[in-house]
Amino acid sequence: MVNPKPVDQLTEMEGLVLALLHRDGPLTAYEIKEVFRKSPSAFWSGSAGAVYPLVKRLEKRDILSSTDVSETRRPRREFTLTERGEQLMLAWLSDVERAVDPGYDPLRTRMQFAGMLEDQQREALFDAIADRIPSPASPAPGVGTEDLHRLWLEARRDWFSRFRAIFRR
Amino acid sequence: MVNPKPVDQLTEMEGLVLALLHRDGPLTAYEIKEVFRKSPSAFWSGSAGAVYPLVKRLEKRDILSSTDVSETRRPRREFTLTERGEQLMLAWLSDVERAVDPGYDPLRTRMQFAGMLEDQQREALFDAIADRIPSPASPAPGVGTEDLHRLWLEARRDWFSRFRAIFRR
DNA sequence: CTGACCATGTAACCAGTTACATGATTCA
DNA sequence: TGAATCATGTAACTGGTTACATGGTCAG
Repeated sequence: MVNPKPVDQLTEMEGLVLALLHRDGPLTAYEIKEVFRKSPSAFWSGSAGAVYPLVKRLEKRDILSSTDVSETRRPRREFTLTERGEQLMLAWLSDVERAVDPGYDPLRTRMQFAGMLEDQQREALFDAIADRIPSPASPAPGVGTEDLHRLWLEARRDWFSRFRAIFRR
Repeated sequence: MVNPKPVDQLTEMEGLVLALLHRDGPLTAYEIKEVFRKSPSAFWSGSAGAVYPLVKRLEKRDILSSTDVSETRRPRREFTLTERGEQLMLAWLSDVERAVDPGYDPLRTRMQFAGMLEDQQREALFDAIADRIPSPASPAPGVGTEDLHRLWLEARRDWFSRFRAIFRR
C-alpha cells in the first residue's frame, strides 16, 4: 500500500458496487439497485437515490466507465470498472482493517439489553425472534455464494440459541 | 402496538442510547459518547457531533429529560428516560422486525467475493483476517454482557473457518 | 388504448461524519 | 504557569433516505 490518498477512499457501498460490477458486470444502475433491494439486509434500502448518484460520481472519479447500450428508445447505460476501479476494488476487498470490524447486527445490539426485561417478556421476545430468524433450510435468495449465507445463518442461529440458554441456567 | 405514529420512530442509534440510559443511566452526553467510542465496532465513530445533537432532539421530543448536576464551574448535564422514553425504549428493544435483520458485517460482505481472488491472494487475505479476528480468549471491553460477546466472537470465528474450508475442498 | 409496471433520474431532507472552537481541570 | 487532557458544544459537509417526476414498454 503505497500512500493511499484519501481521495481513493471508498464507502462500503461504493466498494460493494465495484465488487459486484467486477463479478457480474457490466450492469446498469437499475440492475445494481435491484441487487441491493433484494438483499436480505435492510441496511441498504436499494433506493434509486443512492445508486444513480453513486455511479455518476464514481464515473467522474474515473473509477467506473459507462457505455450507452440502448436498443429501444429507452436510455440504457451499462457500467464497468476502469483499470483504476479494478485496483480500488481489490484494495477494498482486501482491506483487513475494515473486514475484521464486527459491523452492526441489530440482534446482537439488542441482546446486550435482554437482561433488562422481565423473565416473561424476555421469553416472549426470544420466542418471537427464534420464529423469525431465517432457517438455513430456506436460504435467502441472490446474495452471492450460497454456502456463505447458509453457513452464516447457521452460525447466527446457533449463537442466538446458545446466548438464550444463558438465561435458562 | 396501537397505532405507532411515525413520530415515535427511533433510529438504531437513538434506541441504543435509550437502552443504555435505562440500564446504566443517568449519563451525560460525554459518557454516552465514550461508550460508543470504546465499542469494538467502527460502525459508530462515537463523535460528539452525533451524541450531543441526539440527546438534545430527544429531550425536545419528550423522550429524555436532563438535570444540571454541575459541582464545579464546568457545566454537567445528566440525561434520563422520561416515561414516554421508557415505552419507546421497550418498543425498540422488542422490535422483532428490526432485530432479525442480518444487519451489516463487512467480513460477510467481502467474503461473497472471495471467489474472485487468485488462490494465493485469497489465502493471504484469509491468513491476515484469521490473525486479526479477535479471539474469544481476549474479550472486547465494555460492550455489555460478557457472555454475549464471547459467544458472538466464537460464532464468527467458527463461521469464518468453516467458510474458509470451502475453498480448500 | 389504457393502466400497470419498468427504468431513469432528481429534489428535499436528515442523521450521521470530521473538524474545529472554547473553556475547565489537572498535573509536572 | 503552561501544556495536556477533559468535556461541552457547534459548523460545514456528505452519503445516504423517502418521495416524487417522467417517459417507455407491455399485457389485456
